[in-house]
Amino acid sequence: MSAKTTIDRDSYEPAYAQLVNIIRRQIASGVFQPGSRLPSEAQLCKQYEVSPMTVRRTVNLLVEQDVVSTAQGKGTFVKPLELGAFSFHLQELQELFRDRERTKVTLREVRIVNADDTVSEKLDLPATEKVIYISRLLTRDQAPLLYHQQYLIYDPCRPIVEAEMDVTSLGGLFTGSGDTSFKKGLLSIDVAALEAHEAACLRTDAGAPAFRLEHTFYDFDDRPASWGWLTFPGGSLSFSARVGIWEER
Amino acid sequence: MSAKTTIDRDSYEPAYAQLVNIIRRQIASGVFQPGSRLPSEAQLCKQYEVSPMTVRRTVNLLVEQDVVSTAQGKGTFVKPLELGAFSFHLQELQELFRDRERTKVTLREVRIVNADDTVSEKLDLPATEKVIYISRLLTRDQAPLLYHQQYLIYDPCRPIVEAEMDVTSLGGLFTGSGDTSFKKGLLSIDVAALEAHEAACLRTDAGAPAFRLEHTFYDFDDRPASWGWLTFPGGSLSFSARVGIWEER
DNA sequence: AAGTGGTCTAGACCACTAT
DNA sequence: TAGTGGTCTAGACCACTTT
Repeated sequence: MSAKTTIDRDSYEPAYAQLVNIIRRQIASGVFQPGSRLPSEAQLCKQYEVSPMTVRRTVNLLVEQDVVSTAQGKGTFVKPLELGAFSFHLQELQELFRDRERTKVTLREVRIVNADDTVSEKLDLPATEKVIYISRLLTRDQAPLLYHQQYLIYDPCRPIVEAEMDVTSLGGLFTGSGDTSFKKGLLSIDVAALEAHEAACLRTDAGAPAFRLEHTFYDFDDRPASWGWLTFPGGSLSFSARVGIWEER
Repeated sequence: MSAKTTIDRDSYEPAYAQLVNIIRRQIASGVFQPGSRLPSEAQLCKQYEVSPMTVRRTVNLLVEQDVVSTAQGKGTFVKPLELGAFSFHLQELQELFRDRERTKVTLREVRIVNADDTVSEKLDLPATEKVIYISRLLTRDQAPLLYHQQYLIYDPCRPIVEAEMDVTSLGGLFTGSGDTSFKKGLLSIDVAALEAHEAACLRTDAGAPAFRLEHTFYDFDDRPASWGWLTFPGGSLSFSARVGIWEER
């Protein structure tokens, strides 16, 4: 019945990972209470018959997992549950793009337009410069789910443009299959009421609450090359996070 | 002009961290293109005059940062930008709670109520069991920002209840100052239109789009002890994430 | 002075991939 | 077989905190 408390040298699971799980389990079961001190690293070395570097790596991982915190000269302490460092992974969004059978991306509109003030600012362009506007609709089982609008710098020299014109390239960013030549991106998420034309696309009511995931991508010269946003109504997708100590990973 | 390309042994910055920055800078400036292979770990050892473990740690960090990926027997490769693994940190929310001068939490209501079907299910209780309902309002510079509603298991034996009754305990979860005895928590974020009484509290219009951050906390026996949600209108707070290679951290 | 975490060495051995 | 990443050792030295 009692869980494993020694390190199996024949296991495929490396020693540091086994030790992480042993200690996590001890914390989860109350052997080590929140706020209390863990055995010193030297003690852990002796107890589990591993080298200092292995214990070190274990402790580092526990720190990364927000399970413990270390204080030089003092010790390693079990962290109480806090929401400070948690993060939302948009895994539902990723899974959506991964499922190529049910999920389809269709191009709705491509136009060359004059950048308005907002677009000029976001793409760091002179006013009234020409830019490319693209709008796409993502459907799941023929039902509209997600609306994407994007402005791209209009420059025939840049291969980015053609890559982005591809209807499937949207998903590439999420699944990692795309070999985009962006260096970095800035994302922010907010809520907004659906505008009339968005609602029409998504077959919902105007004014319905929706997520708005804005993105700006930069090329390797640190110039903004793309600005746009994903719009999707609430309820269709939601984002979750787990904090504290969960047994399963 | 040219950036540092050697490791300063007298620096307070550890060797592995310096090497991480050197390689990040090289990737950012195009020395190593996305998809291309990094020098082997043995080569990096020679070039920067560090031990294999130090290079190993460097590579591990770059992998964690989603900058490179490793393949045993093949090499280490620069990752193209992908949104697959990014996460939103709710730092704005944390900062809000940290600023005790401008941010105040006030208790609006505490009641003992009979759990309805939803609450019973969420807290894993028999129907019509008594539970504690708490609602709090968080204001910033006297302006209402955030509305919190929560159901707690009613059990005088549990010290959790008293701790949670404290008006300031809400912030404790976010800033880490609170010594809560929860083991783990499940969070999810969605959008919803403000209900009338929420809108009234927040001095906004009913139907306005708002974030809804739902939380369930579990005690050390893995029983749900608290279920509730934060409501805050869009625009007041937004969450951001950075992906790819940024110079500043 | 003793104990703690933090960094680092200079190798060893293993598993995997290419040739 | 040679090269690659992945794990691990058994120490060393340092900075910090406590006694």
